[in-house]
Amino acid sequence: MGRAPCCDKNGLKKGPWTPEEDQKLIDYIQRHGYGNWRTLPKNAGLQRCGKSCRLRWTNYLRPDIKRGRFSFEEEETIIQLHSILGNKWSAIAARLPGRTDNEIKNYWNTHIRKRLLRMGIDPVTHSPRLDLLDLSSILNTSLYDNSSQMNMSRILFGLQPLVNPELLRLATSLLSSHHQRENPSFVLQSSAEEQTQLYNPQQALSQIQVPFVQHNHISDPIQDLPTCTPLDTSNATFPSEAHQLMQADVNSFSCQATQLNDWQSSEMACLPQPNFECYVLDQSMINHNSSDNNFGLQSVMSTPSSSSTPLNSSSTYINSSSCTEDERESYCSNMLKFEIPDILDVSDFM
DNA sequence: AAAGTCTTCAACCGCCGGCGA
DNA sequence: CTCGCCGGCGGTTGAAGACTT
Repeated sequence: MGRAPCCDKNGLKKGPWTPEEDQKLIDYIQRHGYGNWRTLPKNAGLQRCGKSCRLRWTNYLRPDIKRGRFSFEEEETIIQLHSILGNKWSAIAARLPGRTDNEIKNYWNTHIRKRLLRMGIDPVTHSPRLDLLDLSSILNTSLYDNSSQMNMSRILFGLQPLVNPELLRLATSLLSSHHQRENPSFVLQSSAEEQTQLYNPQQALSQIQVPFVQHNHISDPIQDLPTCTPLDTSNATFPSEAHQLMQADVNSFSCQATQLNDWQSSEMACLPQPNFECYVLDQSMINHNSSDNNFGLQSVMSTPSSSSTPLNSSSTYINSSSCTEDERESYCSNMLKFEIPDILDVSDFM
């Protein structure tokens, strides 16, 4: 049974609040507290509807509101909670002290959502938009068409935040070496059934894998980490550099590959599976030099993500206190592991 | 410098559920 | 059980500022 908008009647004021109105509202609430929003504006001498007063108070005037830019940890928490709760802004806000649902909603829509989209991640499902990640046609076109090599380089450059720079560099060099030497061993096969035979730059890019997080499904991220059969390279034609690099990477984690499409079904492909969470990380998090930087897979998987993660690995390094938007975007590929911090009790949403 | 475009975010709108009469 | 009030929520809007051409 719908109701007429409360502000339609009595010619109540709408729009931005003036400092005088703010002060009236603050003074009144400090003296009498808030409660009956219906009668509050009249008692406070405001030409506003109660709803407008409540909104102004809860979203702006409340003394415990934390203003200013969202911290890195807050942003991380928002993404994690959104993956579980969806657009339940009030529930998310309840776990971010000092932040309002409106603020979080705005921040999501103006920052995080766009960033996820740029990364090829569906902000609704938190799963990769594979339609955007099917790079085979782009790569094929690029390999066969010299004029598009510049565009390919731009694409690879744009993937930097997502992919290990070493692998990107490799993909780029492979690309250029093909054009320089016309080495047939690097040629991507255009037909689907041939795509998995040779070293495929797309496989190098297949690490652009972001978590599938099933709503209403929380489980042990380590246990749910898909396993991947170590690559059998005996029949593959690899450049030695690529082989070593990929071998090291593949051996760093395991992934269970089932129900994959043609190119995905190659032994290296580790795409997330639809029925369980897949925590696939930027290669920097699976760094085989993890003993040096204390940031290997295990440490990532076992460290509450809201803690001060040592982000000083070779390819991803964020000073969370003063990072740029781009750095956040870069780190986003890492932090999208959706591990729920211990401090967050989500059991009541299950 | 001016015009056009984009981004941000405070505020509004409509709907819903809880609750009391 | 129904009705009306109220608080709360999520989606949307639009003014203002920032940025680009």
